[in-house]
Amino acid sequence: MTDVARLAGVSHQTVSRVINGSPHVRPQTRERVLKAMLELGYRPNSVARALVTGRSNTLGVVSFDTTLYGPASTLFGIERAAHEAGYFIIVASLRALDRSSVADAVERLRRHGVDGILVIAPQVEAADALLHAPGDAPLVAVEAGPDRGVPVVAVDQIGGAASATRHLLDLGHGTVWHIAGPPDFLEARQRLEGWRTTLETAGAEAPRPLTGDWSPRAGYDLGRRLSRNHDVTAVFVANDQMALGVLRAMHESGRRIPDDLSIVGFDDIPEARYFLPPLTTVRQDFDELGSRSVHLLLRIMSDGDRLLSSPHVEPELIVRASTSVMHRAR
Amino acid sequence: MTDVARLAGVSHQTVSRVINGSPHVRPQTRERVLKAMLELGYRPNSVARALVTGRSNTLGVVSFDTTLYGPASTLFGIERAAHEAGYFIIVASLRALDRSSVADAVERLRRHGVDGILVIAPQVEAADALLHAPGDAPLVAVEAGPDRGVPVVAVDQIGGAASATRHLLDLGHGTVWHIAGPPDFLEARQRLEGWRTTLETAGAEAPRPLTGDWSPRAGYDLGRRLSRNHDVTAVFVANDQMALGVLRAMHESGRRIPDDLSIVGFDDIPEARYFLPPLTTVRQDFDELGSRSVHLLLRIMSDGDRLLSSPHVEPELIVRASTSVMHRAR
DNA sequence: GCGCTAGATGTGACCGCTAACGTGCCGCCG
DNA sequence: CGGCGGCACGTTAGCGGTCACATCTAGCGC
Repeated sequence: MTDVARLAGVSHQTVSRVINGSPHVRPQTRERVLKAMLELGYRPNSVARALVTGRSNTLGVVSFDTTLYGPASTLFGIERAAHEAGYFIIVASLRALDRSSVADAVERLRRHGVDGILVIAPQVEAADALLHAPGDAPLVAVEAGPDRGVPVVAVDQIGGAASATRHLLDLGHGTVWHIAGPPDFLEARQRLEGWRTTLETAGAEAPRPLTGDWSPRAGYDLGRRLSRNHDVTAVFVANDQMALGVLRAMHESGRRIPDDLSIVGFDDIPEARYFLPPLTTVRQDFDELGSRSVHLLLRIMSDGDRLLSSPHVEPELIVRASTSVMHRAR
Repeated sequence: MTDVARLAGVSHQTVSRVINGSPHVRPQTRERVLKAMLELGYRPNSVARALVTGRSNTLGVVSFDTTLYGPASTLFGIERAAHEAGYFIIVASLRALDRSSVADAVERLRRHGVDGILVIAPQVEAADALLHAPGDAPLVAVEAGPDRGVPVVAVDQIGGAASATRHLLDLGHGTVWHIAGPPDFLEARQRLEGWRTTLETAGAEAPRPLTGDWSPRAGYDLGRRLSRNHDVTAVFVANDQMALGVLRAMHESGRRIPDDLSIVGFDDIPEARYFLPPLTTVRQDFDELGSRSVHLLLRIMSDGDRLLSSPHVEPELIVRASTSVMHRAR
């Protein structure tokens, strides 16, 4: 910067003004400075700037180390929104899920000088850990979080599960079975809850839910179990990958979908539409989720208000060919 | 830091020494400093440290804005490896693909003070852009890159495509059809090349390849076209998502897999194993890819050697139920 | 012609840390 | 017993910017 100033015959401060677009620089001076910068191949050093301003234009994202479709897509959505707002994203992923590793990741990001932090914390424990995180950085929980104390941006899982369940009931099925996700995932719990209360409201009996780990493999194993029970005519599966496993299990058992059995998934992964048969599922708009979280965080950063929150992102039921009216002759 | 020094009754430099684990501090002094740090809730400011040392412990990743399985998984692999090496990852994703936007992303990362840069650049154009990128930061191309001038870590696409094709030939198919990825993807080109040369070597005639855009939808559309041609008994599809579309198209046309038609995909996405039928495919080890790129980058950073390279990561053919010996009575 | 004001530019200080060197002390050796 | 080297610690000077303020110039009204 000093070199540029010297070459342009001005002070370093004027160079700084040019960089920051200050209006108090004569066009002619600005030109000279710009030319000098170009000539010397000068690049402003944002580390130095961050040191003095205290702002780094960087947002930290704590993410559970996973390639699950949801968190991965959310991360991309966040990146996109942050980019548009002129922010960089710096990622700290978690190996373990205990309280201290979440706190540790938050701490590392803070030290690194991020202006705000987004935590993709689908697990209950991770969400709780946020309450004990080092306190003085703006922070938003994405996808799930503790009930209060931390602003949360999330998809309405209960509503999504309810619409899936209701869809199946509306098709004439007496009741709906459920393959849930792992109970340490808040989303899994909420989908379970949405399913259960919908059944109860409709006066239908809720069968005992089965529990998987989100993987197609789990869906397959549990699907085989369900396939032996010919009372089962409708299944709401907590995510598309497990639903794929169920599809496969049913196919192997000779149970036709949707003729013998209707299935609904959750997520609407890109493949879902091409499953055999195409899967009815609940779409989550992860892009919107990421975008809202970033904007909420930015608002908190500028307002200083720690307790803002954002309305739920509404999921959408996508009806395809894996569900149909119940017409087994029984 | 000054406060800590004062409270501990030492100079700020001694505090610095404690932080950096210098051996030239008496245990007793160290204790006092540590206690003072704790008491004041002191956190070292890594921005200030980065400013003076010129190293930020941060690696930049330029990534094409996509949720394609490959790039996304690679990103996670990179994050994991970087984390283990004590580095943070900062992501700059690309919207457009022209030369200048790649250069721009690299530039932005440099300004931000990253110590080195990884570019996930599967597209030919992006790869070429690297040659014109601002030159003085250690940089590694991941997944694909220009032939030379930039160190590259990649999977052996040609070898993978060859083993897929050979597998089909070995099963007795006279020739193998190919659904390729978009030609601006280097991987797509290489898989095409591996397929073609394998056929040529075997003396089989190469049918005209079809071209899709990686999506299940494209696979479906092209699959329908192929389904009308009853000469087709074996298809090598350039990725699993398109293969899924093909599977579906064949199913609709009543062509049984693998009895009438064998299909091989590429990637081994988690779902592939649960397709109907389970998909024979070529697995890429993205974790290994990410890890190797990070280590290569770190080596370049410490050695100063710009032209190191890394051997190909070898893909692995996973044989499942979508391929079988040709046994059409024709 | 003079004083005043606003705009353009320059001058330190400082952000929080580390590198390089300086200083006092002790123990060891010849 | 003097000198020398190593250890523990302190002092000073930046890293590359921005902020707050001082200074200088030109334009304006009277």
